[in-house]
Amino acid sequence: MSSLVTVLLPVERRADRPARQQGVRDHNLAVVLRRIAEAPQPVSRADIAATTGLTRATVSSLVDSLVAGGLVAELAPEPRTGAGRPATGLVVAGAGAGALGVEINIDYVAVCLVDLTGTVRYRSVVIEDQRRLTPAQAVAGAAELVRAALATANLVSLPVAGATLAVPGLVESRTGILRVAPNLGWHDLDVRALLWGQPGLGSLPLTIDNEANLAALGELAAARPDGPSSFVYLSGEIGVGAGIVIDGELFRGTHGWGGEIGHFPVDHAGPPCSCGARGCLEQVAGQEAILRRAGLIAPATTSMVGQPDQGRLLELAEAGDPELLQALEEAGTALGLAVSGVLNVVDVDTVVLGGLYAALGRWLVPAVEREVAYRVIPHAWHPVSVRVSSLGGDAAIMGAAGAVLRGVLDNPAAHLD
Amino acid sequence: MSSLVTVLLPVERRADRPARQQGVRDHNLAVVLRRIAEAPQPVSRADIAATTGLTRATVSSLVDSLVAGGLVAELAPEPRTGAGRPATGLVVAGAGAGALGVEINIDYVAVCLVDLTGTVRYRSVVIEDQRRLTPAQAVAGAAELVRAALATANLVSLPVAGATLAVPGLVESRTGILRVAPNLGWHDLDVRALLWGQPGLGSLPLTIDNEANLAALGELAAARPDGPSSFVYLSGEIGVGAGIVIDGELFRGTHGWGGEIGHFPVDHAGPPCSCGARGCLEQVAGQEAILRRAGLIAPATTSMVGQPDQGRLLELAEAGDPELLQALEEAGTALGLAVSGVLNVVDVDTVVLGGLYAALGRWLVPAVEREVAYRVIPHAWHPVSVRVSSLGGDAAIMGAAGAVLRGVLDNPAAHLD
DNA sequence: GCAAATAGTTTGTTACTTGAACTTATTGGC
DNA sequence: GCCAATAAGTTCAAGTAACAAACTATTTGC
Repeated sequence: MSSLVTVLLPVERRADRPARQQGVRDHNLAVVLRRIAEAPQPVSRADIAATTGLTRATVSSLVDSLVAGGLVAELAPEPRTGAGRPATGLVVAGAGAGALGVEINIDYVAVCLVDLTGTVRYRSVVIEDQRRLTPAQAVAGAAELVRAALATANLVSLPVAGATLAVPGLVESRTGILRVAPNLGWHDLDVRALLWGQPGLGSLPLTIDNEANLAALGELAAARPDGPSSFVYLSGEIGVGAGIVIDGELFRGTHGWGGEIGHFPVDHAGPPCSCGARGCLEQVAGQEAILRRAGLIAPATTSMVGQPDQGRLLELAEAGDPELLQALEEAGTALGLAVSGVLNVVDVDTVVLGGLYAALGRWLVPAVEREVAYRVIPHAWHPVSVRVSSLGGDAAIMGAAGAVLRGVLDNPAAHLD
Repeated sequence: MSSLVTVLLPVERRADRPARQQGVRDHNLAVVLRRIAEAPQPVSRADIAATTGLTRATVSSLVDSLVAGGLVAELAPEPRTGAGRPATGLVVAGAGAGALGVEINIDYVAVCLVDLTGTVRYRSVVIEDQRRLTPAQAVAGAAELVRAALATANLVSLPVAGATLAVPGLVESRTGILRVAPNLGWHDLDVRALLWGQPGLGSLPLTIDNEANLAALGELAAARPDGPSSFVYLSGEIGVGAGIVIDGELFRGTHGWGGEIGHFPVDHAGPPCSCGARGCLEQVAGQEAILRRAGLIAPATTSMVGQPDQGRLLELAEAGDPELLQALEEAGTALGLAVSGVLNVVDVDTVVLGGLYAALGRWLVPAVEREVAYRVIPHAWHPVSVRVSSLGGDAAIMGAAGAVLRGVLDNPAAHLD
């Protein structure tokens, strides 16, 4: 029964808890493991000692524990350049731990199994409109995929450290309850408990979080080690969400609902929104809004979401459909306006367009860049860069699995037994 | 030469630095001192042991160090109720350390000396328009006040742990450089170095930060222990700024410029702003904008800022001047719109109106509450409360001094020698 | 073949928390 | 008035983890 908080913040780093001797070692295990994980090349014990400031003796002892626990592997000593005894290379042992990323979204359910090195060992997606199912049915479908992934992990003897579930809605981080997923029509549901209740999943450490947050984490991991460690990830799907990453940490706010950008006011005279206000970003830059403005769906109907629509959108944009290009120009401008407000508040200077926006990046980026350039106050000193996500539709499940793996890397002591 | 970072983050809590034995004790010293500081009543060693989980032996040892270092004082054992040896009460020793809060603002310079218990030992304000002075002159004026405060500290044998300087502009947290203070007309100035260069101040550990950020910290300390630990503090002066506090920590963003709310777009058809956009919050809810809309100053002129204007504003509002009330209504609505955007992004559910807005709270709060109620998405689950700051004009210097004291409380080991 | 260089291990030391026994100081029953 | 009960605080041996320095292992270069 792993609580959300435990995963997010290792015990020994909390300011109000006393420190113990054991905590020192736990912390240093994490320091050493992180060096090994972040290095592009295999590193030696001596390297680690030099870069961390720990003595070689201590590093040796810590590395021994990590090797014994299966989280680190030693490579055969390779011939070195220069004099001296050759170093034994240390790498993260992929087989040491695995994690599941699970996503229940509007029109698909997906699962992936990733090992400690970040290699995807298994991946499975079922395209099906979840709005037509009850929550119980949707969760049962997800459980089916999870069991298949667990079976695969079992087959290759990969111990699964846990799973994270991504959902398109507001998840209360203290309780894990999904307060509302407007586009699924779900509210006040303990989806995590529901998934836990499925046969075979009761003992799986399970965390739940918002899809945009996890996609942002996925982007963070994918961009390592050269990518930015602070950025705002814009998740464009039916709804519009943002995940804010600052210094490599997801910014959650007090309840875990940080980055609610969908209802940013972009146009006072704009169309009314379900939230009660007018001209919310979602009404201008959401997928349906773009389709509607481009005359591709009738004003009152709901789009058939998913790949078909996104594909059609792309085709028409490629073909240069003037109405669509105009709609994209307006969407990009609105996005730029909204994200400028966010950047001014959270003081970040990279924007990553994800989901649908990544696919439409070619047409959106210029408008976003233009708005950002004169609206973001710090831009003059720290120019804002606007880029496109490299992960595509897998960002959320990759981030979800990555969040679990990160928990292992941040607190390896908990996984040594 | 205390770096900004050192003050903000104790060494042993950084994730990439190795932990040492010494760090355990340093951390536990902080844990114990915090218990003593946060308790409303004097606590005993046994109390601390029970609440922290440390053993009585350890607590005794730690407390001894703190008493020896002058940070904690023992009270005469008071007659207890019930059997057993009476407890020796422990309290934070006010005389253990003091800190200076310094503020250079548009129309005044202020300094305060606060001891470890939060008691103001000395306070001094000089009202003078700083825009007419060169930066060097303004800093020399501030140095004069600082020397007087240091002399007072010396007189009462209060060791000064450091000072924090509050300025109305963007301070780059890595370097401490004031990038721009629009209303002072200053830019790219190392004000901290300037102040350090003044006679008698060279050895004073000095930090610099934005005025709204520090005012927010002041509000946080003043509201303790029952007040909210997460809120957005709106600083209404000539400019409009915000300080964001989340779980008792100031949110700074990547460069320390978090909370730039003054240029939040509130009205696309609004008046042009110096930043190049139209309808920025500052153009509707800044002090000059309110005065202008109420017909109290001519459209093109600059107001004579400061107490005189704020007093006049209050008088007229009390008198029910219809034009002013209309301007305040519009300002409150704009504020509510802007702060709603901020709340949605940073997920906080308390707003504190400070500075001029605190004085005008009676007329602004209803409009802000109205906007927030339907624009903030989490409002339905976690209702947003809008309150008024209790600190008035001293918020920034109190927060500035408090930031230094907090550094002592968070890392007492550094102050024991 | 031997010195220099670099990697990794061994061993005794030091710093800190722990746990249990011990001392101190008070209340309350007899 | 005495003594058991109770609670606060101290002392001290034990355990754990990092450290420093000496030591072993393995290579290059002359």
